[in-house]
Amino acid sequence: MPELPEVETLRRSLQGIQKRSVLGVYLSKLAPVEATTASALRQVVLDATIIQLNRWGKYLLIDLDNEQSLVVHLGMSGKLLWQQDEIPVRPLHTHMELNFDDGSVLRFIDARRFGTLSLTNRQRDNNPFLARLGPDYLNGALDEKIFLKRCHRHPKVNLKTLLLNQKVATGLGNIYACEALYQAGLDPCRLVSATNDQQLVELLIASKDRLKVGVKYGGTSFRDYLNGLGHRGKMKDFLQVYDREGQLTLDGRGTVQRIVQQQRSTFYCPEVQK
DNA sequence: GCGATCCTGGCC
DNA sequence: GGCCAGGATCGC
Repeated sequence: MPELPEVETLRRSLQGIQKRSVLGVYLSKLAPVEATTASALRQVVLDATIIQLNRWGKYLLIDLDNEQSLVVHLGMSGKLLWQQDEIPVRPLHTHMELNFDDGSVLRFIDARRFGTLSLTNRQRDNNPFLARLGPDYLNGALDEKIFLKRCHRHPKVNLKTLLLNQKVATGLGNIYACEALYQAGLDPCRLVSATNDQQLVELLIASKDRLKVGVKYGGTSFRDYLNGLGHRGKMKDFLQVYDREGQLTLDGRGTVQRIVQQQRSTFYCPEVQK
């Protein structure tokens, strides 16, 4: 579910857990702990103090005062909710709960369990998920030259598939990939090899722009997404094509069609995207 | 590179 | 009952 803007909004909404110490850790029997064991994860997190929150692509990194970080990926349906007035009933599908020294609780809730919980060291070089990520779209590390070089490694894929490949660059998901392609005026089915460098740079610029606007509006809430304080994002009202099959684009330039690529819906406007 | 697969829930 | 969902991996 959550793409870069949603995870960045989540990160910002959880600033209040900084300096809090973890007095209790609950992990459900089905907690999606990966690349380590539940007991090892519990041992690292218990009694640690939160230093700060970081983000890489769609991964949230909760830095601890013991040189380790808890790495949270929300998958399709995951939520992190920081509850300062503790709700007595543990919600269904709560897979992790951190109890802080001020009585507040951070809960990881994920019905589908496509999300993951893992650990990384300070250098961020021993986590298999982070190891697979390309440069983040918004942290300043991705310039035109680097983007072009990485695109040209995949000449035979279409542009939508390219954008969803987190190894090329990380942060775009289904919504913002569709929106970036619309803004760049590029057909999602077009192959990288049939796209010139100027067009690819337009795609990079559009991708960064849409992600920034997504952050500005606190992410997109269709069904599940809530930030750490339980609030919805407002970006849905600014989407041009996503989830608008058969309707006009938001700016009225044409009609939106839905096709399927990689078993995912792609929304685009043939009149605008060539 | 492509298709199947992991899961649960909501909606038609 | 069937289809769909802000994701990503693993076979062939």
